[in-house]
Amino acid sequence: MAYLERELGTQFGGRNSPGAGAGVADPKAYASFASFGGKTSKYDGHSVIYFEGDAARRLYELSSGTVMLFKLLPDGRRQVVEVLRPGDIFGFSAADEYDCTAETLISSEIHELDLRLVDGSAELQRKLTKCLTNQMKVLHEHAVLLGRKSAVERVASFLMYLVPGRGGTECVGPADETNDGFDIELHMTRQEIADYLGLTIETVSRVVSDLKRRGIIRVDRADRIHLHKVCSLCQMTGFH
Amino acid sequence: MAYLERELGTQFGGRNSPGAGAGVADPKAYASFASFGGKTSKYDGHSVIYFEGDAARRLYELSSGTVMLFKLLPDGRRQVVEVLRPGDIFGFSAADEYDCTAETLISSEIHELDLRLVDGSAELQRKLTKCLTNQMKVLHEHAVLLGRKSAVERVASFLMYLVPGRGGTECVGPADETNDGFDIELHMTRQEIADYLGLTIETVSRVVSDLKRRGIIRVDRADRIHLHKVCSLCQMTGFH
DNA sequence: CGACACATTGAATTTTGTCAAGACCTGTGG
DNA sequence: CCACAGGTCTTGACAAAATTCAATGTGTCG
Repeated sequence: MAYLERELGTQFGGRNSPGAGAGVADPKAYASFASFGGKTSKYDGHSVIYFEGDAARRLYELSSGTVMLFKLLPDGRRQVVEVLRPGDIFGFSAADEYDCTAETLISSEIHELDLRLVDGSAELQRKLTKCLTNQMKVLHEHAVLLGRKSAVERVASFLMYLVPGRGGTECVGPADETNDGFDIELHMTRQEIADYLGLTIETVSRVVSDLKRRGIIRVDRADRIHLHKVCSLCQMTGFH
Repeated sequence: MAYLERELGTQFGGRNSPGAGAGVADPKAYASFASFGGKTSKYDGHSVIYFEGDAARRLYELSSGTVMLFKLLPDGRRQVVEVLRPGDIFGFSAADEYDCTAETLISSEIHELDLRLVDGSAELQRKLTKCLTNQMKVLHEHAVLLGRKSAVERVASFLMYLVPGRGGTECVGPADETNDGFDIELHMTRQEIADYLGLTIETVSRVVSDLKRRGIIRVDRADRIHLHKVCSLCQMTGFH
C-alpha cells in the first residue's frame, strides 16, 4: 500500500530483521511494536502462544523466529493457514476470540501489546492496516496454491517462497546463469509442511524425493535443502 | 436476490459469523464509505471493476450486490479467493498494484474512494482494520476448506455460508426441529462455484446431484436451491 | 423453433491418500 | 564406542477421490 509505506517509511527508521538465515521476509520498514508499549517474551520452538477460541486480549508482533497459525477440524485434520516471519503481526480477531492457534516453529521473540491500546493510536492503526493488507495478499496466493496447484507445484512454490526475491509471478530469473543455487532452511517438519500445503506427509516426501532424483535439489538434512537450480524449480511453481 | 438483500440489511452478520455482533458485513455498523467522499457507481453483473496488476488507485466498498475477487494462473486456472457482500471493502493493495481481479457476480452498487483520502481519517483507518480482520478470518476458514475438506464438505460448507446464522463451528442447530428448511440463491454459475471451491465444474455438479438424490436439497433453478434439512447439510460441512 | 450457453452424467484415467513396512537420524546408556 | 529406543522420514502397494474427456440434457432468448 504505497500510501502507507511513504509515511511509515519516513517517520520511523527501518528495522533490521533479527535472526539471520532465511531472510525471506521482504524488508518491511515497520515501526517497532515496542514503541507503543507492551512487553517482549522469548518462546521455545513448538510452544503455543494462544489457542483457537481463547479470548483475544493481545496483539503480537514477531521480533525473531517463526510462528505458524493453524486451525483444526474436529476429526483432527489440521490446516496451517499462515507462516509468519519477523515483522509480522498476529492475534487479530474479528470476534472476541482468536480464530487460529498460534505456535512457534523455532524459538522466537515475540512482542505483545494489549488490544485496548490499539484503538488509541492512529499510527498503530495505519501499521495494522498495512500489515493486514500484506498478509491478505499472501493468503490470496495461498488460496491459489491450495485450490488450484498440483502437489509438485505446491512444494516448488513452498521452496521458492524461501528464496528472497525469487519465485513470484514477476521473478526476473537468475542474476548469474551459471550459479543459480541457494541454501534454505525449512524450520518445519514434513507434517507441518504437509498441513501448510494441504497435502499428506507421504506426498510431500515423495515430491521432495522426486526433485532430488531429478537433480533439482539436494537434501542435506530433512529441513535443510540446497537448491541446485532455482530457476528450474521456479518453472515448476505454476507461475510460468 | 430478494432475500439476501433483505437479510443483509437487517441481520446477516458476515458470511460465516453467526450473530456474534462481529457484523462487519453489516453496513449499519459503520459510517458508510460515502461520508468520506468519493462516488458511487452502478455495475452490471459480470463486469470487471479492476484487473489484477492494474495500478491501485482506489478503495471500493460494496453497497449492494455481490463481487468476487479472483486470481489466474498463466495456463488459465482460476481461483476465486473471496466472495464479497454489501459492507465489504476491497481494493487493498500491499504493493501498488491490485493482486486480484474484481468482478461483479450480479449487478451491484459500488462506492469508490481515492486511496489518498484514506490517510486522513482515523475513523476510516479503524473501519479498514476491522474489515480486513474480518476478511482475514474468512480467508483462514477458506484455507481450511481448500486444503483439508472433501468435495462434499466443500459444497455443503458453501451452501451453509448462504444460510444466515448457521453453519459455523458453533452452530446451534435448528430453531424449530420440524421446519428446518431454507431457500438460497447462489448468484454464481457452476464454474464460479468450482473456481471458488477449488473443484471442477463436474465435481460440483455431481455433488449437487447427489445431495438432491439424497433428499437434502431441491434444485429449483441451477442457482436457486431449497435446503430441506439445513441441519443435515450442516453435518456434512466437516465442522461436526 | 433453433441456437447457444450452461449443466449433468458416464466411463476411463490420473492424482493423491491410506496403510504398512522399513530406513534413517539422534540422543542415551551400557 | 556401540547398541538401541524413539522419533521422523521414506518407500511401496493398493484404494479412494477427483479430474478429464466425451456425450447428452436443459433452459433461455432471439
